[in-house]
Amino acid sequence: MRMVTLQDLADRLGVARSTASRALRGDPQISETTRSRVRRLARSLGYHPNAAARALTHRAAGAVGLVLPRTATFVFANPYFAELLEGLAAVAESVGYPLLLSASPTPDYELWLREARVDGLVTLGSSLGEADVERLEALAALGAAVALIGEPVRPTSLRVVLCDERPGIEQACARLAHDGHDAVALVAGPSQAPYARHRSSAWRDAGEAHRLEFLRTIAGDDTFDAGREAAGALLRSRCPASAWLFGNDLMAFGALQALDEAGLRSPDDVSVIGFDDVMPSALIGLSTVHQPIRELGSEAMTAIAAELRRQPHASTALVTRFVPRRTTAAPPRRTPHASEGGPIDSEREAQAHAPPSRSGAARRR
Amino acid sequence: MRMVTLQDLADRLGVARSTASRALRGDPQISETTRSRVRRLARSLGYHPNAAARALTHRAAGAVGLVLPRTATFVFANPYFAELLEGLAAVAESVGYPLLLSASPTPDYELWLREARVDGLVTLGSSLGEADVERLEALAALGAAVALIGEPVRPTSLRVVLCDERPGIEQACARLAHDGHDAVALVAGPSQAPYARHRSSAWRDAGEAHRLEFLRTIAGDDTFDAGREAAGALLRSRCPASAWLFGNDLMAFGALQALDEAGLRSPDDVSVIGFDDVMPSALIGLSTVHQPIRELGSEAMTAIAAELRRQPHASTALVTRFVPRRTTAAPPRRTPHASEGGPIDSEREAQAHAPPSRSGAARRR
DNA sequence: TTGTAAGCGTTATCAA
DNA sequence: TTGATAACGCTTACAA
Repeated sequence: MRMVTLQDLADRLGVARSTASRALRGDPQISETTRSRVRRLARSLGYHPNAAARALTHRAAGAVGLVLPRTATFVFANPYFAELLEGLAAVAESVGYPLLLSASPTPDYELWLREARVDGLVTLGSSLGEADVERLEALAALGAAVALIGEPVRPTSLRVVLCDERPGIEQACARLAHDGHDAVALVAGPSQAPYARHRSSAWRDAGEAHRLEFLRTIAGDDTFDAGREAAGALLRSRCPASAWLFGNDLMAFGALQALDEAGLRSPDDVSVIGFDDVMPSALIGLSTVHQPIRELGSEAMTAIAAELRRQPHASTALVTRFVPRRTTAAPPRRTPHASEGGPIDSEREAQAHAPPSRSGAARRR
Repeated sequence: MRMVTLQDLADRLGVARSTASRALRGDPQISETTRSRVRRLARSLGYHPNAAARALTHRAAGAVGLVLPRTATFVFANPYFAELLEGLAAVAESVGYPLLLSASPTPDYELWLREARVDGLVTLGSSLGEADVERLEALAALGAAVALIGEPVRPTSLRVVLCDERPGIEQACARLAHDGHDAVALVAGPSQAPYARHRSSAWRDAGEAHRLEFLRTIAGDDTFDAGREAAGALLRSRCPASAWLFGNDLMAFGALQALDEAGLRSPDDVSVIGFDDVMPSALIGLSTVHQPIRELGSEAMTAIAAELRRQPHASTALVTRFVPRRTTAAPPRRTPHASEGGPIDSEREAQAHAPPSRSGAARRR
């Protein structure tokens, strides 16, 4: 696929290609006449400088990579990533760095950097192993601009973009306590993942500060199905928690589905609180801790662009906040015969396996 | 950011860089000893061939661009794009072509191709003007691999990936008719856009074949808000349609929201049918016409990869199908005093502006 | 004001 | 089996 080259322009005009090059980039030493001649021809021929050639001479690719260490399916099934991408892509566009996208559960974080395909890299801190961090630090020392979204396993000199999860979690717990809840269950993210552990301890700390008892903690893998299963387990074990807290919205969605399938609903039977506040949460009215996901993305990209251009960059502080919607309310009143089993009495429990016949039924198909 | 080069390897081993190059790529004319020496060193130094240099000699960038002619915000607020990306990214990953992503309402479709930043391009056929199509055809003639998702304004020699919308629409209309509906409203996409016109006429053709009367057609811009506003207009005008058909799911979501705000619900008051079947639709139980969005993406990318590798490629046929969920049912029975105004009687209408007090109220916060 | 030439890192041709 | 050398298209001293 041969495109128009500088040499082509030069030949047609009878000038040297260096002259053509200078003319196009507005070198003041070029006469007005040749400048306009070159520019006119370039335009009419649809000339654009070859990116590879420029990369070679400039020793810079002029592009930034985004490595999402998950399968494409996982990534795009989770609106979290879509919103992250939104922040990233918008800034990438405005600063003129094409964004290279990779989604693979076994990514080679360094490859694009080593091939000089990109000058900078954005990835998720939480997915990096010790060795990954170390190798990326080495590349950063060589001049690569690396930004991590979320903290990695260990402290690092790499730029880390994160958001304070505690305020929103604190607000959520305060609200639950105020509404009269005193016993909750936590459906957390993968227990090996530091980010999930941080988030869980944030829930615990805030909850305990508000005298919420954690009756049960279940580790999920952040997927819809994990949430549905965790909810199923809670229902089956008749866990008397009056509120369920989640490590992310997607799992909360799964739990709502499980409730629905069991003929129950939130907040009538249990209050449900998610984390992230992805778009569908607003649609279905999930109460959740809002995380400024887009901003995480735009902050990361802005930081990278600034670093590549050797411009100063002041990072902005990002915080979460609780967004109460319709899945939180005061805990269900415990009628005498139901109090032992918590919010789920035996009659309702039976519905989980039989065709639903009560309130839930009206809402299903 | 200087990386390890072939010359570095050659120097350290006292061989010519052409030898090193051949050794790395497994040229059979290289002795086993030098081959392994070079390879070992390359590995230990973390050598990877410079992508720009390769692109220059191969006259191929080894990357594919995805141009989404919308703002990043629009793109990622619409799960349709997330799913399209899922299909594209998965194949891009597996065939080893990095994907460059652009989201801009005023894209330069040709730029990346002219800069030789990518060898192929995927974009939305429906957003291209006549001139765009023409210019892309010219580039394709020069060897660029271009695939359009959805049909452009006019017939083209470019590869077009699409899916037959009629079967699903036909099934949906059949179902409505079977359930006893006879009057519907259509909330279509932008009336200038050919794809939206095609879809609308598909709805009309199928609807009329099933004796559904189209009482009203409203053009929206495919956003959540457009759907909400269209629904508001239908409610205000007391359009007696017993089912609303939409150009996409996002608008249907907006309509459900509007219904909810008015203290009404689907399907009790109106049946609602979307188009696309994006992920949240399953979550909220929207009846919709399923479009294999991921497959549209993977088909496009597969076709491009095949073309770039000069391999044969048989395109697969994609079709839609109707997915009935909980927003479709038989039309509401018309009680004598309500029959004139259709499904919305005046008492309910009043609720749209006053705090809801009936069934709707119980479902909101 | 413009032209010449070297170099960016790789591959491929032609000798040796 | 290996080594020089010439591209690929662009930028940038250095000359003219």
